[in-house]
Order: sequence, then structure tokens, then C-alpha cells
Amino acid sequence: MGREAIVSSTTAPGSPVALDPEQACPIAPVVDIVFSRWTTPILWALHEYGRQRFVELERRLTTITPKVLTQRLRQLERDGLVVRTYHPEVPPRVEYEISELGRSLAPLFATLAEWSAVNLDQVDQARRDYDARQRGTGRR
Amino acid sequence: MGREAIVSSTTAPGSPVALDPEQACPIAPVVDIVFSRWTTPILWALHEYGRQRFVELERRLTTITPKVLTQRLRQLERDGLVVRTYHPEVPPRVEYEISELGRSLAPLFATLAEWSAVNLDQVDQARRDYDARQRGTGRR
DNA sequence: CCCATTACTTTCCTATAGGTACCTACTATA
DNA sequence: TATAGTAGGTACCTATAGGAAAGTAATGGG
Repeated sequence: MGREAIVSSTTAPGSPVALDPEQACPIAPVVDIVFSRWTTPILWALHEYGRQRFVELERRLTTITPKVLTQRLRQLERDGLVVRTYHPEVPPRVEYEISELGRSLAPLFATLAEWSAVNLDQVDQARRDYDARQRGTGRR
Repeated sequence: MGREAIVSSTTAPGSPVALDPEQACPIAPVVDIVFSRWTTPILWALHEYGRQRFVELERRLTTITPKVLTQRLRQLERDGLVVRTYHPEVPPRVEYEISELGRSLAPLFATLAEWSAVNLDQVDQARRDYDARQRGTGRR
């Protein structure tokens, strides 16, 4: 999600007040941090399967490239959501696990999983209905 | 997020089992539907401020273009999360509101807002710490 | 006539996350 | 020697969501 600064705040009377980004959508920064193609699955895997090595994550998240896995893990480490532990061994041994802060996302993930289980079918159905409608009359 | 089909499922014994996308991250489809640059703020505004016209949303979400607003609203309508109501008037009057299905996202949004309020500062702090560490020693 | 309102539409461009393909370093083992 | 393991690094390319800028249609009012 974008992160540009938006100057607050006024428009003509009677029309909606244009809001600064925090009020426009206070959850935008979290969404930006946690939800993307690979960040979410990485966090999910660490939550689900616990502490593991780079190559374990790589295998588990089958189609991810080492490049992207590295990038995402670095960012997650920087955000404080993941802890990286280096072991001076050969072959190299580096382990990743969810941090305290990262673990605080667990209720959120649970809510998402719940919503997914209960409602995704309805989204699919809505899409089918919408597409059928589009094939009939045009938009009004 | 990507949605490519991944063939399940086996690797050598003792190593993590590569999973199909649903098990790899069951929340990925929801994330794909709900969380993006403009989808999330649109849903948030409709939840927060209720039924409103295109131009009201546009003004509220200050920097969004009519093109993108239209696209996102179309997709949200298609997903069944938003209801569009056309009024045969001049000037044109079209209103958008959250659907039943869309309203079921409210607990999720509340959890996100809560996490945001409580934890974003820690993310900022973690980033500062990480960056300071990077400026000191290199990575080990 | 011009300007205003509303809800879009169209064309072209940009930014960036991710993808592709190759590579490095350091052992350990056959 | 080659191959294996691990954790990455580098250069270039691609796909796509979003951005920029122009436009349309149908009134209504000054």
C-alpha cells in the first residue's frame, strides 16, 4: 500500500472532509507490513511450524526464490516480527522464528483464517453471480 | 498475492513437506481480496461512514483517481463485499455501501486497528534498532 | 453560451514486488 | 576431482497495480 504523506484536511462545507492517512485508514500501515505475496505466507509458516532454517522455509514455500525469501526475512527481522539466529557452523546454520511482537499477530491470523473458512465460498458465489449478470444486461 | 497452483507434495524424508497453497497459507485468498493499496481504505471508509456516493468516497480518499476508485469498487461489488445502487437521476446518483458479507469483515478490521494502536510503535522502534545495528557491524 | 454537478472511460506511463538465471563461500565426503 | 549441504548475492527482466491526463454523457442554472 502507498505511504505518501497527504496534507490534511479541508474541502467545501457539506462535503466529506478529506482526511489525513491515519484517519482515512488507520490500518493501512499494518497492512503494508504484514500482507503481501510472500510476507504473509512466511509469517504463517513460522507461526505454524515454529523455528526453522532458511532451507526449510524455502522448501515449505515451494515456489519462493532464495532472493525473495532473503529479502522478506530481512524486512521482517527489521520490523521486529522475526528473530534470526546465526550459528557459526559449516554448512551454514541460520534459524528464523517468530518474535514476541510477531506472535502478537496470532489473533489476527486466527480471525483471518476463520473468516476465510466461513466466507470464501460466498465470495466465489458472488463472483459467479456478478459475472452471469454482466453477461446479461450491461451496467446501469 | 500470487495465486498460482502448486502441485502437491513430496520431498525427501525428514525435510519439510512442500504444501499446496491452501495449507501453505490458508489466508492468502482473503488477503488477496481485502488488502491492497486502495481496497482496504475503500472498505474502511464504507464501514466507518456508511452508504455514500462515488464523489464522496473520492473526496474522502483524497488522492485516489476516479479510474482506480471505479476499478476497485467494481471488483468489490463482484466479490460481494459492496452493494452498488443506481438512481436514475441527473446529475447521476450512484451509492455504495457495505454488504452483509462485507460487514462480516468488521471483527477483522477491529483486530487490525487494535494491533495497530498497540504495536506500531514497536515496529518503528525495531526498525530504528535494526538500522542502527546495520550501521555498526555488518551482518554475521 | 458557459459552467456546474455526477459517474465514470480511455490511453499511456510509472513504480515496484516478484521472477529468472546465474553465481559465491565454506566445508565434508566419495 | 565432483558432488553435496547451507545461506545467501547479483544482474536483468516481467507483471501488474496504480498514476497522470485527457475525455464523455446528461442535465440544470446563470
